[in-house]
Amino acid sequence: MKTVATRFAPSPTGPLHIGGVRTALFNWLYSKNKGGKFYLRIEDTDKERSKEEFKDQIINSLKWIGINYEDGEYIQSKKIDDHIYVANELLKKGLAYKCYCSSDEIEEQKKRAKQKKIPYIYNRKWRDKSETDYPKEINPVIRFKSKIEGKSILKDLVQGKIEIENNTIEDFVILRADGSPTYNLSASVDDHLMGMTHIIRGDDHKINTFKQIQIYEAMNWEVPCFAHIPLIHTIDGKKLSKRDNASTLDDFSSIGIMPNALRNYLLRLGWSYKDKEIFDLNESIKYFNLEGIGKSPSKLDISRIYSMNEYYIKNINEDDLFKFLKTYCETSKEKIPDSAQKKIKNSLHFLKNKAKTLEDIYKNSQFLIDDKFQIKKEDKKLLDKTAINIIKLFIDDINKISDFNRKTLEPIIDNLIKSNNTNFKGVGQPLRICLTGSRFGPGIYDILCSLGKEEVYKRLSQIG
RNA sequence: GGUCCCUUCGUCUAUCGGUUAGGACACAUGGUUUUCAUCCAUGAAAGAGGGGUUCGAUUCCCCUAGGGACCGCCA
Repeated sequence: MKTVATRFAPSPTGPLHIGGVRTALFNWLYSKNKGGKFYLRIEDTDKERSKEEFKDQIINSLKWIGINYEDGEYIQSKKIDDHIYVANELLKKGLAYKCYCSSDEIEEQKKRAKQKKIPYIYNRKWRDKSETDYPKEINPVIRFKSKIEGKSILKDLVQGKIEIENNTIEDFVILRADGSPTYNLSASVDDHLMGMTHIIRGDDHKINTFKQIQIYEAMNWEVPCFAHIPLIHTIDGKKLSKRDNASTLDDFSSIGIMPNALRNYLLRLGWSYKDKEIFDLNESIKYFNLEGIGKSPSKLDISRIYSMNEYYIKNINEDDLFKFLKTYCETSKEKIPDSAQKKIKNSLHFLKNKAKTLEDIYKNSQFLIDDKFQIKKEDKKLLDKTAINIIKLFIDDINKISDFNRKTLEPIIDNLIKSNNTNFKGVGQPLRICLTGSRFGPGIYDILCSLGKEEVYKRLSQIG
């Protein structure tokens, strides 16, 4: 058995969206599961639309979510000579031919087909012409001689058998009038040269596969296995596209979604293994297979992304969580000051219980960093005379204790509740407001203990 | 319009001819609680429709309907 080799081959003509990332993930997981290799190929042969920034964005996205690839990026535009060479080989073998139709002529035919409501297919006008007929003044395109008769069968690893009449596949262009190769040529040549064994891609490529297989066969190359995965749809059931609002990984990371959570979500979108929902990295490699991929498109559901993220926040170890938080703050908020790092890390055990996202942790941890908060008007109203009095009594009480922890604080607060004839809220609410600037947030004891005696004293003394 | 593909709770899905059709998210209700949450319990919620095959179909086949993808000298 050959070593499994897969690739992800995006074109840098727009930002990579979450659907593309899932395709990359499936390829990566498949190769890892088989002990194989995974490559990244940048398909940048469209010079006009390819942008360096998109290439960088693709690379960074894969890096962020933890998909690594062999040997750096394979840049397709650097291999154009190989593609042209193959085109000429096909020409020599008589398996491709020069077509002298002008673009206008082709456009005209398409238009007419549309008017008559009949399917357009190139009429193979130059397929069997001899060289003596060639006009001198036009640069020809090279077309592949597609099979005209019979059927082709694709044994797709996800979709099963797909049958198609050969005459529905036209003589497609492999070399443009300017001599540059087109997608179907470049992709097959590269996949062959890179030794790809399995091509896993969106099912929008199904028809291309029938074209590409013909190129393989014409060149006597071994045909790889194909697996066409259903596309991800938007909530209104349309294919995720580079234009209109298709979410990128940046969109998710900037609201505090963690890469491992998104990876898990993406894995389970259109793939399943029994009833299992949570897959850590090793498990996802261990269990991933092509059989588990469903045949129907699936819709992106943001609430599941949140809940997956929440699960990871609550269940990964706090060292890792803190690393994610640190990175998140640096890239999307502001760097956590050195002086606050330890405090926040030590507070994660309660901060994480209130968080769905890293942003939630960030927000709820602000009181640890910043004591110059503004108390909201409606909160200030709650700080009436009795409340202020309770706070003063509390200050006196904590000055009497040397150890400052839950055990020593509980009796103090209990006493205050009794002596002021109030309930926990009557004491807790004013304290929380004065210490954090908000009615909402962590538990009172968590706030007190994480700030420490001195800071609590300092903040409370300013009130009144 | 042509070709190809798809169809189980709102969403992601389990089931590989026999199940009270299961789980997760979301939702609703109740409980715990120290605000906001968490957590726990409970509930509502699905086989597109019609034919076959079969002792028995969500599962296999056909038709219909609905949805999607592709139909570039883009990738």
